[in-house]
Amino acid sequence: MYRTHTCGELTIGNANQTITLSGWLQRSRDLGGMTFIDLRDRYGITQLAFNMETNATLCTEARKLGREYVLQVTGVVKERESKNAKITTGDVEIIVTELKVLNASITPPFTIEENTDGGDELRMKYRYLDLRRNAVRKNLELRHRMAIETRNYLDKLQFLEVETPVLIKSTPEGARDFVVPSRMNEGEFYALPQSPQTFKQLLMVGGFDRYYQIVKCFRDEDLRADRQPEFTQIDCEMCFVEQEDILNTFEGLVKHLFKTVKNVDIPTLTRMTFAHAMKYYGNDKPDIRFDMQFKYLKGDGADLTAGKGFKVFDDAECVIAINAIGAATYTRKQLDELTDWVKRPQIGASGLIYARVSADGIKSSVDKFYDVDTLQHWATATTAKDGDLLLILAGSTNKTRKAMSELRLLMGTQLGLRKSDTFAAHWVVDFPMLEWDEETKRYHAMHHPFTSPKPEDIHLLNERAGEARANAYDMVINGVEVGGGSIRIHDAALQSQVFSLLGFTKEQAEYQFGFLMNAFKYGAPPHGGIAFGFDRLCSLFGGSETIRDYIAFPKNNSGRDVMIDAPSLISPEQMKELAIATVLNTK
RNA sequence: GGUCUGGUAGCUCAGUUGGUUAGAGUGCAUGCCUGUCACGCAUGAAGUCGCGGGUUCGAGUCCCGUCCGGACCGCCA
Repeated sequence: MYRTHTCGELTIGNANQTITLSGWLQRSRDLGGMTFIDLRDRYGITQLAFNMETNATLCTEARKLGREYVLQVTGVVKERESKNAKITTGDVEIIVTELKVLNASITPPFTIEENTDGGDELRMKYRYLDLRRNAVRKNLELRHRMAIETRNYLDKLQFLEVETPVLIKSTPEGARDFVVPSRMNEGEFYALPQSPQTFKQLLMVGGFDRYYQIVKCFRDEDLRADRQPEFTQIDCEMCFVEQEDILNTFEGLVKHLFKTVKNVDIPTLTRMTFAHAMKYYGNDKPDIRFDMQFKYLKGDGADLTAGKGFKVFDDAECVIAINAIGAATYTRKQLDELTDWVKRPQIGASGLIYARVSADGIKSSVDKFYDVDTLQHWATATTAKDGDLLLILAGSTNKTRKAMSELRLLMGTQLGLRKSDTFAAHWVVDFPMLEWDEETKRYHAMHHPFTSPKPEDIHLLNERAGEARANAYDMVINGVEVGGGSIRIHDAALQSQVFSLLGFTKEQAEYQFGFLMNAFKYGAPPHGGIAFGFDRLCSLFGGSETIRDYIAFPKNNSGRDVMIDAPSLISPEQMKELAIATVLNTK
């Protein structure tokens, strides 16, 4: 028997018991006559004590042990002379009588401690060592708890977890597919699923009226801190439901997770239309932990800027202001920094106008053009009070909204309004069905090609398809899109009309999705669903920006696994067997 | 595809205007130390300054190229 207890459970109640522990040597303190060793496992740390007076042989042996040696010790639990309140086992120590080195270790490349000295890249390369650290382990424990509670909630509501295939068919819409060559079908390829979308719809046709799956999805696109080439979704689908049913069911899921995992009660989720979100936050996933909504000094029917000869505003399609409450103390230097920030190509504003509101009046960077009365109108329109700062951007509507959205988030961060332990969850609804793609000069589906239009907007599909809204919805928490879904089309005729809007010929639609349209001919029930980004949800609950912290073996920025060094070349024999050859792109 | 940013000891980083032998903390090794728990003290080893080229009397430092990270834009239905 390797152990009778774990390293996290012995207390004063176990005093005088003879026990056996196994674990890793976290750190040793050699005091000459005595040596202390911290023995670590998943559950905690227990101090081992060796004394030169009572057992010189063992103590001498203990002094030679290095970090991360795997040890098995037997000894007697004893109350400590000097206790350590920082750890749960801090009242006791083990007077070791037998010591066995189960395995030695070379010195690890970084220290395996709460505050490691290792950088990200190194820790990724030695991920199995990083996993020994408390912080990383806790994140994965959180993920486990989230998964268990998701299953608990959905199971109680009669959802069935059904697995769907991983080797499927490539589809042209959406993200790039990862493809897998088929040896048995020379020249043909499987694709890894971007999501189990069509399969879950087929499960609905198959009568599984409540399905879910915690499932890997694959998208071959460029990565970010919150994106991995393979990631996990909580994928769900329901029959005989309307949008309202889905919103209620999954609002329940999120509330359940907050309650059981974090013991937080979150209020009923508010709802916002896509149009409203874009207009007042410039963003389809607004962070509503703080207000700071857009006010239109020009555009949206208002014009508080005209006739003063300020060309920038006069030429602009819209002029948008936000009120940064209490930020009138911003110095000229800070404001210049903000200006530089919005002018970066990623933000793309051409400049930033500001106005400080104070007891002495309003001072703006456009005093030359606008008199006190006009500035006062601006302040009134934005409900700015003494001590507040107006930040104003002007230009074309879409660009200005987008830039202002980024500025709003920056100001929210700078003013401490985006605390990671505060949660504001809401729904964004009524997304447009289609999005015009300038590059390809055609519409593509904003959500996906199976999303049903709102019934009252179906008539728009023929004439003004861009205006048609979909029965699609996103759940947003703290400005992060954690989930999204839609009511699906269950009518073969409407589905083929949508395919044709998306530029598919009949033949292409048949080739790509014939199986689905066929299935719809056999009595497809009305259905809809949603999918949550499980990794993002975990990182949100854990208070971290990056989902890599919540994935046991993540990939780096360029999609490499630096630990196993993948992807990698394969042998010419493998290539031949698969009937494939590579033609490298020249730069 | 683009913008920004970084690469110096095992690790985390400093390194001024281009100027003598490239430093610190930590880790590691050795020694001392009987109540430590980030133990303490002392000594020591440890460097292809990412790589290649250029400018210069002289390059960690400046220039060009390249490789490898990171953040972001595009992209991600």
